[in-house]
Amino acid sequence: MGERSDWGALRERRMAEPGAAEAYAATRLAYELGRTVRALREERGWSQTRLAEAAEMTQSAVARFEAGGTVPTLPVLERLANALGAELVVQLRAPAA
Amino acid sequence: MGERSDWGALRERRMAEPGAAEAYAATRLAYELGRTVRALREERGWSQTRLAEAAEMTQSAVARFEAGGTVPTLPVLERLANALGAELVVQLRAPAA
DNA sequence: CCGCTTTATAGCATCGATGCTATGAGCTGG
DNA sequence: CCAGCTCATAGCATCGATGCTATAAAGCGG
Repeated sequence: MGERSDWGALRERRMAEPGAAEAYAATRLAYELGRTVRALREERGWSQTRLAEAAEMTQSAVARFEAGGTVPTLPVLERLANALGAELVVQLRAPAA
Repeated sequence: MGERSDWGALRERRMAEPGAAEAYAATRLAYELGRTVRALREERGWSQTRLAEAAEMTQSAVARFEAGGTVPTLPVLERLANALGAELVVQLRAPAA
């Protein structure tokens, strides 16, 4: 718990920096998308190699994506979504008036 | 109408090519996102210069984005969404069982 | 007509994702 | 024990988005 609050304090300091909040959000998004793709893949009982074939990329690219270490591009997300029979939703949602 | 069906036929042929469907979808998404950002900006009575300031980019980058000629990256979308007080939603939606 | 604002476009350097190949670790079944 | 599979990581070249500056066209108010 001590580490947790230390990290929280550090993160808040970093977030106060210009652009940090967006950078963090993009990294978190990458991580979540990676997890979602892995979950959908495993639901189908597919290996990374199998998904790579369907999405026209290599197994190592799938592994890298699922690890969430990089922020993916939209075309790659489209290919993965199509391969998994899912739909990629990207939208700017204005706040309710 | 004649041109329309010609274009439709050509598009279907192009779509049959591997990767074309995804590339088209990403390009269409870029175009729609550009339009959405312009609409949100104009709702606020903002100029491109004003939005650029809020999103920490230059006016020409905003113009280029709104034109939809390039597929934007997620960090840029995050910055624009935050600047406009909107929320960026990105998700892989699995088909209903 | 002029100054200002707004928008669009061009050109160029940079950077990070992507594509690829290779490789290693771990696990499993034979 | 070994082959095969799966997954993760590394390294490198390529490519396209991004950042930036500059510039031009259009419109508007004075």
